Amino acid sequence: MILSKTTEYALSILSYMATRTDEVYSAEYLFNELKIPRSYLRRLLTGLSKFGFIKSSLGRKGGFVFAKDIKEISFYQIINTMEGADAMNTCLLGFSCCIVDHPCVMHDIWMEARSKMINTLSNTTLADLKEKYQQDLLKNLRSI
Amino acid sequence: MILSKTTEYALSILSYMATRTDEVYSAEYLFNELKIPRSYLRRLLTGLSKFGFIKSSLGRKGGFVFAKDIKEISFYQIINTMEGADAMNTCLLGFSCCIVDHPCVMHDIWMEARSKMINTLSNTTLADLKEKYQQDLLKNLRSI
DNA sequence: ATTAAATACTACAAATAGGTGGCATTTTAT
DNA sequence: ATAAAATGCCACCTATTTGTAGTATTTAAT
Ligand code: SF4
Ligand code: SF4
Repeated sequence: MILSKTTEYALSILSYMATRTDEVYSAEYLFNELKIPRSYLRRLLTGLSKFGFIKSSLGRKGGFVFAKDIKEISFYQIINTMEGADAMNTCLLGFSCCIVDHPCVMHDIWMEARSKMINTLSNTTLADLKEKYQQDLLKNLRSI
Repeated sequence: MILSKTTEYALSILSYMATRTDEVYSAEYLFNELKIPRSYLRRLLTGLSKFGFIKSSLGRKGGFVFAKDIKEISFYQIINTMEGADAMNTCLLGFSCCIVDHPCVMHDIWMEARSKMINTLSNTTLADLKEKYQQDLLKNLRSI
């Protein structure tokens, strides 16, 4: 529901990169496309490299490419990695131990809604995003 | 998924107060029960008054009670009020305008999952919580 | 070789969120 | 009347997140 800006940036970067996986993306290019604050973007990119989503090449003509098949990168993974493990596994109400020593009225309802969302996020990968993007491109071409 | 601590505190306070609506709760009492940092809790309580969820009475024997029927207070309302309007209405990916000028692959899936969650949160009120709490109490008594 | 274009690293600055403490005011009990 | 127990208000402090800037390093083109 509410992701940190950093996580949103990460999703944005990786989603954008996923649309053309053959390309090497420089920080400067991504800055122009995504308008994420320049310096922060650079830090995020090295961060995403360290997390293993992408890898960098140094020097002129250097930049970033995916470090693994984008079929292997789900939205859930990205969010979880960026927000820190278990950010999505805690109680909605933020109670470490439940308020009345047994599940509150929200519990079942919330767990169900949340697990559905987690399923969705787990089952959707950057590859799905790429596919959808390309289909949309085609549709647009046809309608000219 | 990830609510601010402040919102979690608000949920915690109101949920706790909902278990016995006839009582006047002092900040000090709630502090002992909920272990929310004392000074911050006091600020939150006056905040919740301003938002109209509860109302305060001054002086000795003063404290806080609900300002309206708890049937009228949904979890969604609380979260939305505390997080600031529309915190739950923005794109998962945090894009202000979508990355490729048309809905991304996540859109339908995400909107569905989210609207389900919002429905759940909207349809569940503090009154539901109270009811569940009292049923659980009864069950415990019977099993002695 | 030199220069240009890229990332790596790092120390710092700014903004936001979370938390504290003190003093004023109100009400009730004695 | 006075003291005690409560909230209201406010200025400040601390921690975390977000953002900046500069220097060092690597690579490719010339
Ligand atoms: S029972 Fe309620 S408070 Fe406890 S973990 Fe479940 S949703 Fe959270
Ligand atoms: S289309 Fe995708 S990026 Fe746009 S609002 Fe929907 S989920 Fe967000």
